[in-house]
Amino acid sequence: MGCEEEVVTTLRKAGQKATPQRIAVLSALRHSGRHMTASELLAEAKRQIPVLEISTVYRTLAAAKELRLVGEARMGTGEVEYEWLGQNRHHHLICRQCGQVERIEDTYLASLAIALFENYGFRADLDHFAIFGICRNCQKGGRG
Amino acid sequence: MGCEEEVVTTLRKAGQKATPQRIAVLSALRHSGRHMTASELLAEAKRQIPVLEISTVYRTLAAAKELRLVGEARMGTGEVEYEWLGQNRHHHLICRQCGQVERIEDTYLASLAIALFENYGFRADLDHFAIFGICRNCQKGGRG
DNA sequence: AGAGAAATTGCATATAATAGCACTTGATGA
DNA sequence: TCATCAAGTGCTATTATATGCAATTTCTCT
Repeated sequence: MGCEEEVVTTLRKAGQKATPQRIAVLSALRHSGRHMTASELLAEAKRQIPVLEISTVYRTLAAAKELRLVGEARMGTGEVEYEWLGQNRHHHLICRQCGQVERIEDTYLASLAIALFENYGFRADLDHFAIFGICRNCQKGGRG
Repeated sequence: MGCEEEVVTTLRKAGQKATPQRIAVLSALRHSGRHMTASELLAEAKRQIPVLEISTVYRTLAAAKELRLVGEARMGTGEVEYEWLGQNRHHHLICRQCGQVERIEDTYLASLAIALFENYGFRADLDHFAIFGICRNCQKGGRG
């Protein structure tokens, strides 16, 4: 599958066990190339591992998060969304009035990271930020 | 009490009902001047309203959040922490290795907000950010 | 002060996420 | 290839948070 190979290698290199459960969950996430919730991942990975438990999904994600393979995005829906942390970091502007979601590239946050490092010596992760506020349209039109 | 007066006024002005429950919860939070969890607020506010329910606390906080009276801080403990949004916004740097928490002032995030407004016309809230990463000490000493 | 509409509460319950524990499995090295 | 052991899994229980609904309360208008 190719996608799986990389997941296995990455896990092993990081000193984690590459169990079928983890492989299924993480390659599902990596393969999708988008945000997915824990229950979406459960459903998807169950196609390969029917006995898979939601608690295993959460533990897999927690472990992968520690290894910085995956990141979380809290988009204001009930559930946390997870994403594979490839090269192209991005963030989201979420309008709390109309709900519109706009994707922004890493530049803005990257310069924040630089400032924090210069001033505090702190290496910030800044994997994904969900930034809430009011979008251009809703500022103009009011209730547009 | 003074603290209560302001909470009542603020609620009414925003078109919300000032119930004893809400007053107790919100003035507890405002009065404390720090982050508090929902269950801490329940315990505190129960001193005035013994029958108070945790669900009412959550709903009160959700309503006040919409009005931008309070903000949330996810500090990486199990529970969300709430804070009264006065003038002095601040943020936190949290070391994911040693757990150290450092408070930073709003400046860094404020300039991010400016950039987002100039480039996207987006008015970002940026009430509180919990920024995870590795602190200066842990970078040097390794396992300091 | 009192009536009525609309919001809020309490209670019960649902959902999301985490944790304990005994059993199983993957990685390691002989 | 097989034994060993730590790590991971399934299952269950628990915690954190959210929601439906009937009864109650606040606010507004008179």
